Order: sequence, then C-alpha cells, then structure tokens
Amino acid sequence: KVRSVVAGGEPFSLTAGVREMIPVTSCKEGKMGIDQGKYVRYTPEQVEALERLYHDCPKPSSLRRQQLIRECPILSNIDPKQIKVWFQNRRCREKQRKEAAQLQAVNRKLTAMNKLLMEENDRLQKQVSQLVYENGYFLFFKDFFIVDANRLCCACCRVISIAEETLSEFLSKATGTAVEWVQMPGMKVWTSLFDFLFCLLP
Amino acid sequence: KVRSVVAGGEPFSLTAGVREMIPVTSCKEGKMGIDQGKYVRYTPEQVEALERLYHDCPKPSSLRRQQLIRECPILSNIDPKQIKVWFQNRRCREKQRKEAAQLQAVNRKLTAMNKLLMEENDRLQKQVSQLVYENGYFLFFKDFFIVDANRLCCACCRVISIAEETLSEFLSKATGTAVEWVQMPGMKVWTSLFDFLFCLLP
DNA sequence: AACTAATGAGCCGTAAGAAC
DNA sequence: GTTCTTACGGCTCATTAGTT
Repeated sequence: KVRSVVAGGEPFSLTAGVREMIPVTSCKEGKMGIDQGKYVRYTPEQVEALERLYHDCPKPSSLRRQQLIRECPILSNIDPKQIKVWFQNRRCREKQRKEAAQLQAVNRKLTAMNKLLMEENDRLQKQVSQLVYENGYFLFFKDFFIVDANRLCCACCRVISIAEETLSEFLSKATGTAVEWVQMPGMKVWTSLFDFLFCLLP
Repeated sequence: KVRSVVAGGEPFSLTAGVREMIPVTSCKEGKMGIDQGKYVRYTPEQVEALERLYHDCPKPSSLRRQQLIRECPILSNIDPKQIKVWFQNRRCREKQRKEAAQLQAVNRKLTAMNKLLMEENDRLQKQVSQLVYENGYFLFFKDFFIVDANRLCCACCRVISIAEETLSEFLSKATGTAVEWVQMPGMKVWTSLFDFLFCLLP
C-alpha cells in the first residue's frame, strides 16, 4: 500500500494509506509509461539538485531546462513540464518570501530607528528642561544684578552728593571759605567710579 | 476534451487539454459515483456560498460541515473532504493576507511615528541650540556682573579709605583736631553701602 | 494507572491546474 | 510569464481504544 509516490517511481515514505497508480496522461511527449501518482513529491536529492540549478539560474529557458535534465541524471525521470512548473513555483515562492522578509527587514529598521529617535528625543527633552531651568536661574540673576547695579549706582550717587554737601558745609563753617573739590587728592577715584557705575546702567 | 471539471459535473471552462475522469477513491462514504477530475474549480456561486459560510464560521467541525452541505444545495455535489480542504486553504489564505496586511499596517504606523519623532527631534534640537545660545549669553553676563560687583566693591572700598584718609588729614590740618567719623551726618549711607557691597561678594 | 498504537483534525509546504 | 487556487503529503497534537 503506497501512499506517497515519488517522481521516478521510488517511494520515500511507506507509512499507510491507499492510492491508485494513475499515469499522467497530460504528458505532451507521451513518453511517460511508468506509473506515476497524480501528486508527486520530489526526493530530497532531486530537490537539492533543482535548488542548485535554481541558484545558478532561476529562470532557465526551455532549451536550458532540457539541457539541465540531460546533464543531471537524478532529474532524468521528471517530466520536462514538471521541471518547468517546479521553476515557476520556486520563483513564486522566492518572491513571496523575499517580499515578506523585506517587509520585516524594513520593520526592524524602522523599529530600531524609532528606538534611537525616542532615546534622542528623551535626551533632548531632558537637555531642554535643564537648559530652561538654568536659563530661568540666569534670568533671575540677570534681573538681580541689573537691579543691584542700578541701586548701587543710585546709592553711590547719593553718597557722593551727601559727602559733597556735608564736606563743603563742614569746611565752610570750619574755614569760612568754599573748598574746591577738584583740588582734593583722590578725587579722580570718585569720578572714575561714577563713570563705571554709569556704564552699568541698563 | 474537458480540462476543467467543476464539482457538480458542470464544466465552466472548455479551453483545451486532456484529462481522464478519475473517481476519487479516497472518498470515505464511497457515494461519489459521478465522474470527477482531480482538479476542479468551484463555480462563483459555490465560492460565494462557501465564503458566506466561512464568514460566519471559519473553522467548522466535521459535523458542522456535513450540516452545511445538507443546508446548502449548491454545495451538495462537493465531496465533504473537498469542503474540508477548501476551509483549510481559505484559513491559510486569510492568515497569510492578514499577516502581510498587519505587517504593512505596522510599517505605516512606524513610518508615521518616525516622521513625528523626527519633527519633534528637530524642534527640540532648535530649542536646545536657542537655549544654549541664550544660556551662553547669560553665562557671559553672569560672569560680567559678578566680576563687576567684585570690582565695584573693591573700588568703593578704596574710595572710602581714600576719602577717610583725605578727609581726616585735611580736617586735622584745618582744625588741628581729629574728627570723629561717626558724628558726621550722612555717615550711615557709607556704612550701608559697604554692607551692601560686601553682600555682593561671591 | 500507565503505556502504546490507532485515528483524526489542523497546519504547512508544495505540485500543478486555471486564470490573467 | 505570474498569480491564484485546488489538492495532497507529511507533520504535530489531541483524543481514544487496546494492552500490560
């Protein structure tokens, strides 16, 4: 009781089941006199040989196929039409697999890219918040320093004017004459300080 | 010359080719006396009916399948085994298509997400450079103000000490006695200024 | 009870016909 | 030619019947 019939007449599985041996009559050349089931599976050796040939040339012409059959004795028992169909199916399978594989490859790439982008995003996000924080800090200090410089300037101006008044008043009382400020030593420090403070004004 | 045999005995394609009518012997019930080629294409009506049944129940049990065949007269001529196989293949097709479609959907989503992430990245990148620029600006000014406050403080200290010396020297010459600073009006301004400047020191 | 052989369903891969 | 469809071989897994 043969269930699986191999092209070439050599069964490679004899487990169980019932199947008639029906010669394939659609064989154009009509040379197939040997019994052959209506559904065949090629032996691993045959498949290997076909795969090798496919690897070299996935799309052999009719002539080339006949040549291949002649060259490869292991395939000599297979109908040329079957060889043709095998190559057709093989190409179809390869195409399908290739498309699926490509899609998956694209998927993987996109996923990896996504991961990187998200990490980068995260990093930038943190950097931004850090910078915003620092910026706020400096903004605060900017105001602080500007204001301070301003106040400092005003304070110094007042100090100077008060000192002027006080000193001139005191001196006029003590000596009876007005004192010329410009003749006092160290006066250049006062004026340069004033200039400096003036520059700091916003 | 019949090449395509429809389950039900009604051929719908009579192009060419030769095929024997071989009764399928694996039919368990053995009821199939009608001739049936090994390869049939179901009529559009049959496919439609099967699709409808599949839509309701993609995986009918053996019992359910028999029931379906009884209920649907258009399928009554199809071998139960063929029905089984049809559902099998139908499931397989759906699975493949679903997987491919899902993969493409994931791809689209990933692509869209990637685009968004890149845009966001760009935005953040710009924000970061802007903030870094501003930060540099403030950093520069921070140093500037700190240094200035420092210098200001030293300058004021020097001014104060020079003023002290000058004033006391001048007064001692003019009046012949040492003057008590603390008794002078406006002296509180000097000390508060000094305190203020001292606070500004880093 | 545990082990084993038989049965049967589903899935997968694939040969080959059909349709385009 | 390619693509889709039918059908089948082989496999795994689960259930079952028969055996120790």
